[in-house]
Amino acid sequence: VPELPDVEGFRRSFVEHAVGRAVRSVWVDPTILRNAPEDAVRAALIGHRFEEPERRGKWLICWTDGPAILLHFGMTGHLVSSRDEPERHRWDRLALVLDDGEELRYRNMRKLGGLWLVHDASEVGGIVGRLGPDALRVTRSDFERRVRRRRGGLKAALMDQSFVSGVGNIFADEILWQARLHPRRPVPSLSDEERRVLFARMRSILRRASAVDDDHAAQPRWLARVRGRPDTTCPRCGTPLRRATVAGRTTYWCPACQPEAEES
DNA sequence: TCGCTTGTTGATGG
DNA sequence: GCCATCAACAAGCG
Repeated sequence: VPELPDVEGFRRSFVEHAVGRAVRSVWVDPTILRNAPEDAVRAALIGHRFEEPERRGKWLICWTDGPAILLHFGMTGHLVSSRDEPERHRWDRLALVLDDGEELRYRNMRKLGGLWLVHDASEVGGIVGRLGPDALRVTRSDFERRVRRRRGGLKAALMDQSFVSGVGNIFADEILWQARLHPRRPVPSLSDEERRVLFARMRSILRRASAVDDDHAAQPRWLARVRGRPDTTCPRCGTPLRRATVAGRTTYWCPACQPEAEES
């Protein structure tokens, strides 16, 4: 699930269920703790009240009036409230019992990602690493400046969190398909117009997919709706989609809409 | 049993 | 040095 729009949804869920609430108790699977032992996490959180959380790319930073926890959702993580699901699940890795009697849980089937504890804002950078500007907040001028400086393939650039943060495999394919750009296009080969379209598509796709209750896998004219199906075809022109590994990930594109290089 | 999977990092090789 | 690929992490599914 988790790319930028999904984590944005988790942020909203955290606001709804946890902000303003104090932590009464903590249950945690120690195997998802990445920088502090179980006792330290429990001791740091209990009694503290959650404040407005912050999303940076695919990271969720959950501030309290004391320390913060940083959540990364890997490929299979999400948040679950006890209001929606009274019982804990075997894949729940963290349960925050709040002072309203409800629980907010971090669920992650595979344990990629995890939980980090920080005591103040100065520690965050050392954990999230060198993140580029958030893909939903980056300005057109900053984005285009970065694209002009970038080498290598287009899809690799979009998925590089230090280039822009928040785009993963599914949305990289969606952005490139809607922008009609081949995933292997060398970034330096893009024209001014192509850079402009790339930015516009990235922003509109992420904004739409971040809207409340959006199911991007159900958007009628999106690649996301048809990717993964056998013998799948382009939603725009009906051409059979290509599938190959690009930048290390399974990639879908339309050979008609996204030619390898510009006609010259 | 093998291959595959929406993420990230570090090693490797051209 | 740059860039692309691959293994590893982990767990489930077909």
